[in-house]
Amino acid sequence: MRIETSDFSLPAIASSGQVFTWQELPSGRADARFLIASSRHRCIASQKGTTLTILTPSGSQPSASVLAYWHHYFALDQDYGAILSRLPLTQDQRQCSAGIRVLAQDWWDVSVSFMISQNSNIPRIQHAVTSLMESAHGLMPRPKQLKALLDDEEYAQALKLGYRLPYLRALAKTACHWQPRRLQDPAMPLADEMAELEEIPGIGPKVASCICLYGLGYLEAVPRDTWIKRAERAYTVEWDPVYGGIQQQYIFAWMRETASEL
DNA sequence: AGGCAGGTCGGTA
DNA sequence: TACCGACCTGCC
Repeated sequence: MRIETSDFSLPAIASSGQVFTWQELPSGRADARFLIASSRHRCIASQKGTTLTILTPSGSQPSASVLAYWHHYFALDQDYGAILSRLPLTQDQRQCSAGIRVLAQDWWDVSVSFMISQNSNIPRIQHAVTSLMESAHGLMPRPKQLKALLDDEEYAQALKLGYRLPYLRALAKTACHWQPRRLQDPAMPLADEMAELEEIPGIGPKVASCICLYGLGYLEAVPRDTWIKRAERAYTVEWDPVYGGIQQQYIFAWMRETASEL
């Protein structure tokens, strides 16, 4: 199925650091193709110009309901033209982050990915997430499944999670009988959701805000990593009360691009 | 060889 | 409340 897009770039999103469940597929031409996993769904997405193509993993046409899932996932139900014009961004910042959208990811996928991400680096995070997904048919193992996998000491050690391993075990155990409040109550305030997430060992303010922004649809949540903290020290940043998280994604891309100048 | 990488925790002032 | 060092691991 082909979809006409604007303010949308698959490669830009892939390298934006918000998602670790994409796998780039070899492609003869310039248009990159990705095998994408989210919750229990997978698809193949490719883009040529402004045209986005979504297929099932086997290359067939997706059904209407499956398509609706990915439409929301890719944030195509958001008016980025309007959001972009609302955010206070410089020309430079717009350019560096052109086509980046904040995906509507699965909260569990995000929780596992960013629990692993703490004090680590992107290649290493990517490796660990990929390893986990290879153990579950290309999907992020669900809580019970992850718990079982990590109970295998040999398997767990091979992931090289270091001191994050007990955190991930605790998370899997907790998530067997718990989920974020917003899934039941869309009106749940961000601060309350954050506070509850931060009770889980290994989840601090940074990881909690990533879960809220990327996995729970709180577009006002602003994850503060080293890059954003650097930006806040060097400049005065006013975070948008509604779309601060999207703004953060743009500032993040711009900071990484221009880091050598600071 | 020491420092750092998309943090968090527990201990101090 | 705010700051500090330790922490698994891999790579420069």
